[in-house]
Amino acid sequence: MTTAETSCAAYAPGPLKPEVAEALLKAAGVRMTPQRRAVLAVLDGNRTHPTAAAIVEAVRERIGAVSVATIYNTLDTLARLGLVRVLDVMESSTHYDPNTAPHHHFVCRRCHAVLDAPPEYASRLAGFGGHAIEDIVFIGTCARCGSGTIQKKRKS
Amino acid sequence: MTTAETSCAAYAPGPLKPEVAEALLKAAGVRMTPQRRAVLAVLDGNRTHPTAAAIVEAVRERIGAVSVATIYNTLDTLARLGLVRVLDVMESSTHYDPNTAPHHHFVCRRCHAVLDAPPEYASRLAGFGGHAIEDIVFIGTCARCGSGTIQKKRKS
DNA sequence: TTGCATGTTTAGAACGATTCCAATATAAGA
DNA sequence: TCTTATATTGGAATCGTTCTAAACATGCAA
Repeated sequence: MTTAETSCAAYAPGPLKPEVAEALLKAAGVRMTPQRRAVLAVLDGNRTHPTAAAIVEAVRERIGAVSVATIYNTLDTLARLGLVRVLDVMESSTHYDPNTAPHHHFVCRRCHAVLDAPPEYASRLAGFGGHAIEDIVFIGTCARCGSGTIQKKRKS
Repeated sequence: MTTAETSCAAYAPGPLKPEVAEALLKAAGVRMTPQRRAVLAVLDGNRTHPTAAAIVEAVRERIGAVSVATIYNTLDTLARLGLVRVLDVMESSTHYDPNTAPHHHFVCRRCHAVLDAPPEYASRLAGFGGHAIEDIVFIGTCARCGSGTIQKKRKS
């Protein structure tokens, strides 16, 4: 995993502390296994926003062999329980924009539409911590999907 | 392709107008081919932020068979010339964050680090056009990479 | 403590997006 | 027209992720 310490930490020790997590899992009728314990341990206090591959590697250092399927399953479970946030934008496909004028984008979590953000959002935010912001992607639920009418989704 | 009309259009008819584009390509020593012409035609004025697959489909409707490799090559070329913007965040890997407290993220284009944005960025922006914003991803060059010292990249 | 039903793990196959490759074809300047 | 650098092509290869069916283990109940 690429070591990347965070400078600006909006970090609060979440509900992944072993004991707390175990209680939550139990309450949700989810069984505790060595693999899950290891994933929880790897994530607890982790500020590096690891990928699944990085988690697999870290878990293997801890308990030896694990199947990547298990890691994905566990991460899905934790995400479903609200214990981890999944950071995935663009739904695994790159999109192309012929409009090269500076502007930002909005991505709908439900229908996966990519929309232009209005121009006034262009220069509203400066960088922070010495990081230069070039683009901004807003993620959420678009008006169509949010209004409860038509909505199309992919995957399950 | 998912039809998704934009409500907020920050759209300016860019340099993809056939004549203009051809001149630019020629100036860059890039040959004009039927395939490239078709890609340009598909993108010109296109506000749907299509994926490569959608572009392949549209180009096929126009000129018949094309290899997907050609589409990717062409898109790379156009991107290199600054004629299209590539919208890809997260570098094709999902990242996981155990910190479930509301906060946003910064992704470095160079080293692909994912950093937390400071809390004051959390509620600075409201939705627009009826779209509900749930998360924001800032993309740019992080302090370490920007300062011209260490910097690691993947891919070419 | 043991038994057991159900939830989990696993390896590997399958998948979708993208890139790579080597062979063939073609744009466009001389 | 000839030449040659540049493009296109199909298919194989790669990467991240999901699926599948079989083997396994957790934890409640007896």
